[in-house]
Parts: sequence; C-alpha cells; structure tokens
Amino acid sequence: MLAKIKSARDGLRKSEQKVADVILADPDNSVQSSIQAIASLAGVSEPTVIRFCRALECVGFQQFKLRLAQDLASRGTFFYRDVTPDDSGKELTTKLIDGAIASLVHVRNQLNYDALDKAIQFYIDCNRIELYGSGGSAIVAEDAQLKLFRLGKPAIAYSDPHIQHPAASLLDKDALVIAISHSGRNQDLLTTVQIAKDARAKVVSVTATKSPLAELADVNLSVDIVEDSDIFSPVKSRLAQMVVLDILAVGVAVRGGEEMLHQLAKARRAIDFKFV
Amino acid sequence: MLAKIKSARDGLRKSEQKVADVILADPDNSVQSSIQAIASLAGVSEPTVIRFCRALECVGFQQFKLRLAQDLASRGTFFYRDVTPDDSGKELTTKLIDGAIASLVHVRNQLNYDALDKAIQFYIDCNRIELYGSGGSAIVAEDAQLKLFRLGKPAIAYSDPHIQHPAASLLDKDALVIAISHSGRNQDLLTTVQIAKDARAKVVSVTATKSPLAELADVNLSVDIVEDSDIFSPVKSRLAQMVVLDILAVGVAVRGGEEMLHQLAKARRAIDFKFV
DNA sequence: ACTACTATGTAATTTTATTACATAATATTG
DNA sequence: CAATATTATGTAATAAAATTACATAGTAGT
Repeated sequence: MLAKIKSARDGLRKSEQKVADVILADPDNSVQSSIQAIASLAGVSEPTVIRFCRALECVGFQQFKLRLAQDLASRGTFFYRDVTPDDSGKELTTKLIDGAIASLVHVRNQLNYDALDKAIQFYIDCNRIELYGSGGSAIVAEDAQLKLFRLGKPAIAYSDPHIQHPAASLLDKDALVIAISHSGRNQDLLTTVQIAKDARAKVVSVTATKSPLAELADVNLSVDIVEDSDIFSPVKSRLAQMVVLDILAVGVAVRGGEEMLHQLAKARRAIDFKFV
Repeated sequence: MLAKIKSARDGLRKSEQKVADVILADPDNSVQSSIQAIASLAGVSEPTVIRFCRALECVGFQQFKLRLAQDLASRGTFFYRDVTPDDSGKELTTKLIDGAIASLVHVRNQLNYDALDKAIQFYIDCNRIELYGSGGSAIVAEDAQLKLFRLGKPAIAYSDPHIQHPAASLLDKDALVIAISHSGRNQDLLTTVQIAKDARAKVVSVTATKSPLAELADVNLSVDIVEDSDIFSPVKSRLAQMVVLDILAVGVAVRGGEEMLHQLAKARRAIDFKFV
C-alpha cells in the first residue's frame, strides 16, 4: 500500500498529492487520524482526502486506513537497534522484542539437527538427567528441568558449583548431563563437566560453538548469540537456550511415539490448574 | 489481539462475551464491519460493543478495529503448526521457533505502553521489590529478579505460597510487588497479592488481560498467549513474560538517565565473566 | 424483600465520513 | 485571446457511525 501510494503519487492531482505526502511522511500516525486531521494537515478539504482514497482503489477512507494499517503491520522485519534514553515505551518495546526475535531466527538458522538427534537419543538411552548452569543459565536449567521432568525420567537442576561437583562425581554411564552456559568458558562448569565425563556420564551442552564447553561435551546444541548491545547480560541467549531445550524436550516427546504424547496430554491436563 | 480477546473473554460481562464470540468467529469480516453490524450480529446494543473495546484496553471502536486488523495482517508471517511424530529435526525446530516468534510478535503488538510507563514509575518510587510466581512463572520471577537486582534496589523472588503469604504481609507502601501468572487465576497468588495490597504495597501483574489477577493489580502488563497446541505447558508465555519484564527492566534503566546506564555498564563488566 | 450495585439498553449528541453541488482553475478551440 | 468546455477543488448539507449520558433491568448481598 505504501508502495502503491508512492508510485501513484505523481499521477494524482495536485491537492491529492499533498495528501499522499502527509501520509507518506508519517503513516503510523495517519492510520490513527480522522479525515479531518489529515485534511487539515495537508491543507486540503475533506472530500479531497476521500478522492485520494478512491484514486487508490479503495471504496472509502475506512478501507484505505485498514489496508494501510495491515501494510504497516506486516512490514516488520526484525532488526536490532540499540535502545537510547529518549526512546518512548513503544520504541523500547519494538527494539527489544525485535532483538529477541532476531536471535530466535538466528537459532533457527544455525541449529545443528544431527546434534539435536544425538541429544534426543541420549535422553532416550539414559535413566536420569542432571542439569548444570549458574547465574542466568541456572534459570534456563530450572526451566528445562520442569519440562524434562514430565517426560518420565528423574531430572534435577543444580546451580551451585559446590553442589554440582559432588553431584557429578556420583553419576554413572546411564546418566545424562545437560550443561548450560552462555560463553562456555565458566571454569567451575568446565570442571563439573569433566568430573561427569570421568564418571562416564553422557554430556549435552547448550552453549557457544567452539567454546571449551562445547569441545568437552559429547554433543553441543549451539546457541551463538551476540549480546553486543544489551544493557543487561545474556537475556537473548537465555531465551534462545530455553527454546533450544524446548525443542529437545518436544523432540523427545514426539519420538517417544503416540503413547508418550498421550501420557503427556494427560499429565498436562492434571497440572494445568496448578501450572500458572 | 485475537489471543487477547480469547484470554480476556471469560473475564468479560455476559453481553460482551457475545461480542467476543462474534469477533472470534469471523475476525476478517469483523474488521470491516461497523459497530452497528457487530452489535446486531451479537444481539447486543452498540454501547456494549464499545464497552467491549474498552475492556480490551482500546480507547474506542476504531482503535480496536485497527489493532485487530494489524493482528490479522501479521498473523501469517510466522504461524504456528502442531508438531507431529514424523517431523524431522528441522521441521520440529522450525515449528517451535516460529511458534515462539509468533508469540513475541503478539506481545509487541499488544503491550500497553501506559501500563509500562506506570510500572516503570512504580519501580522508581519504591525501595524494594518482591516477585511472586509459582510453577513455570517462578522461573520468570527468578529471571526478573536477576535483572532488577542490578538496578540498585533489593529484589527477591518467592515461589512457595506459604512463604509468599507472610512475606507479603510484611510489605509496606514503599514496596513493589511483581506478580507473575499465565492464567491470572491462581488462587494462592491472588491471596498473596491481596495481602500485599492490604499492606499498601504497589502491585504490577504480568498476566492475561481481564483475569482476576490483572483486575486486582494496580497495573497489568498484559501477556495473552494461547498455548492451545503446545505439548508442554506455558512455554511461550514464559518467554513472553520474560521479554516483557526485560522491557520493564531496560525501561527503568534508560529512564534512570545517563548515570544509571553508566553504572550498569560497570556492573556488567564486573559480572560478565561470572554471569555465564 | 429490600437495598445497593452492576450490567445493559435507549435515546441524545457528537464526531466522522460522504454526497451534492457550486465555484475556481485550467485547458481547448474558434 | 476570449469563450467555452473540462477538470479540480472547496463549501455546505446529509448520512452514517461512534460515543455519551442517562434510565432501567438484573443480580447479589443483607
């Protein structure tokens, strides 16, 4: 629609062009305005605005506004821009959410499906899961615990390295470790994972490609998010990690066949009223 | 917006529900209709339609239609499809991530900026923050705690109702409560919030529009996500809630002016190597 | 069963969009 | 370069739509 206005502009009558200019100058504002507001902004009469709409093949002003609004809504490409102190609430929201979306799109494009399949197989072959992560990654670990829990095998998350270490040393070859880290360079976590490996547990990491943690793990689900401009630490990676683990959990569920899905649906219904 | 209507529906008055049903039944047609048309289709009076729009936090019918139209337009971009057992890893990933993205787009389109501004002001005016959430929402509360923590005021998250209750009773008018819930109908949480209000604390809720919790809170940051087809419980709402609280936190930070941003940057550098 | 409150509708009012018509501007032709 | 036709634009009237103010019906609580 915007493009249509632009290309139609020169073929319009003089006063209609004024209307086109006003709308092109601030389309977001225009969709909220009345004919009156636009007419006076453009310095033309109200019928002129209607004629303008008709020239654009709309039956009236309302339809024109509707089309324009839909156009504006779907134009959204999600590119990340830094927030600045003078952003309005709307700008802030748009920027942060677009950033989050962009990082999810990124994950979608980079996720390694072989690794995912291997991780799913590890889950199927194990008899219990331990999740390790500290700081922000502890949140992700807990979230994943909630999910994996309902798939039928014991799952527990530890965030304190002093507990992770002894816990890891008690694992065996039937245990699965999921180690979560943004940078993959947290020394405590690396030590924990090494202990788990020495105990012959399988290790899936959720971290940056080529990081020490990714190298150490049996399988890495890569989450490479640049947090370049966030005021806060890894918010976007946290989202991305959560989604990756969600994919793992759902993957396990669907590979488990009909009966697992069925059981999950049951579990869900039972929990729903509590899970708020 | 559609999701918003769905989740708000049960909290509406009877005749407003009729309006909701008419619109949900054929949203594409509704955006082109006048109040009259919708009113007569729903078998209610015209003012009822307006009241319905206001209940959805729109200033009038026009704004409502506009939002709905924009919602319909962007709905096609990332649409959610159910996962099936024979999905490949790639299909699984695409489906789940698109679902997550769609829910973030929703949040972007529906967030109420006035409410956001008020919530930011509450933070600025308070001297400590308590976050309440159970189950999945406890994860969100902890995540938010991590963020708010660094803005300079004490923040603590409680997930156990038996701890939330006494904690809430000890609050005073300088305390800010952030209550998180998917449905906004968790009785324990409602009780906690009532206790907090009786203690004169300010309450910001992060939950579904028109839910009992939203009604009870001083300000609600609406997160209306339909989890219709997820195998797991509120994963998408959890993401959405986290993002909304991230927006709140960043909003507080940027409104705090240059010096707060500076301090945060310092804090971040200091923590970075730990915060993995 | 009465009171108070909430929900809903009716009718008036205001705002918004549209039409019909008049006038001004521009082009066309003798 | 008039005179006239044609097109463009505005004014004022009208119709439609949205909104408000108010009245009444319904409901919950005593």
